[in-house]
Amino acid sequence: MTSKEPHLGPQSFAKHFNEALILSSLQDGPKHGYQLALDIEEQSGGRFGFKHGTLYPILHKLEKEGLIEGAWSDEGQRGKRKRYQLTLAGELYLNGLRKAWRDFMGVFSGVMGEEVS
Amino acid sequence: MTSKEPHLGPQSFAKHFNEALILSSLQDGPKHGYQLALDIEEQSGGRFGFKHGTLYPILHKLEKEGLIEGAWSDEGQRGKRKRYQLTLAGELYLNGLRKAWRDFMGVFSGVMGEEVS
DNA sequence: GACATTATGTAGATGGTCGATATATAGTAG
DNA sequence: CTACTATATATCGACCATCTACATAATGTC
Repeated sequence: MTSKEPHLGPQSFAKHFNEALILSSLQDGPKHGYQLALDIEEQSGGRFGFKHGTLYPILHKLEKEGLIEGAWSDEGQRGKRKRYQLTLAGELYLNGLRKAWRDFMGVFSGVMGEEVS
Repeated sequence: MTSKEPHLGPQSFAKHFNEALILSSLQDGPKHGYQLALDIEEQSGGRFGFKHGTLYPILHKLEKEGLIEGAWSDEGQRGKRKRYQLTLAGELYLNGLRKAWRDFMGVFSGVMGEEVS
């Protein structure tokens, strides 16, 4: 087994939360970091925002782990953009994250005394 | 334009997540810290567990903030238990947390590409 | 007596996020 | 033409919550 199953605890909550947002946004298509942050902020109605100091380290880590793949677009002088796209491993990992989050939210809602419809 | 809503970062959610578990568990009735951790672990099917190094500092902080109230039960020699119970402020705060959590799950599920029924 | 369980507590290490700072280009306001 | 804003990526130190480990103390048990 090569896949690392993300099991969400209180600790990894924030970490996997940001990972999930990024990977999920990349599923719509390859895009560069700056665009990614803008998209997520827009889709969340301004509630989830990425600071640069948070976003880029995560992207580098995800790339190192082989979940995303980055490529510099060399469009003349203007090109200083790195396009990221999901790898196959990244998609599998994202599926695991989605499942973990559904489970997590269900359990948490249960403990909080609210039924999940 | 909408009013300046405190847009909660991932960190504050992780923080409020533990608070919410504790406060919600105390709503079932006053109990001491050790019991609290056991209850939450049981109710979550073993998924959420509190380490003592995490639990007690949070309890102390919640008490200092007036959200819970602790009292040492002086049951002879055996009594080395501190019973905590929700204050009125704590219940109000918990209601706010529940609302914030519902909102959070809705927005997050939306960004993750899953509809909330 | 040694050990496990219940019960609370603190200190140092770890690790992720935030704010600030840096670079570089392009467009616009003055 | 200078200043400022926006786009775009990147790093570093500060902050802070959690984790691991250690410490205390009483009770029950082998």
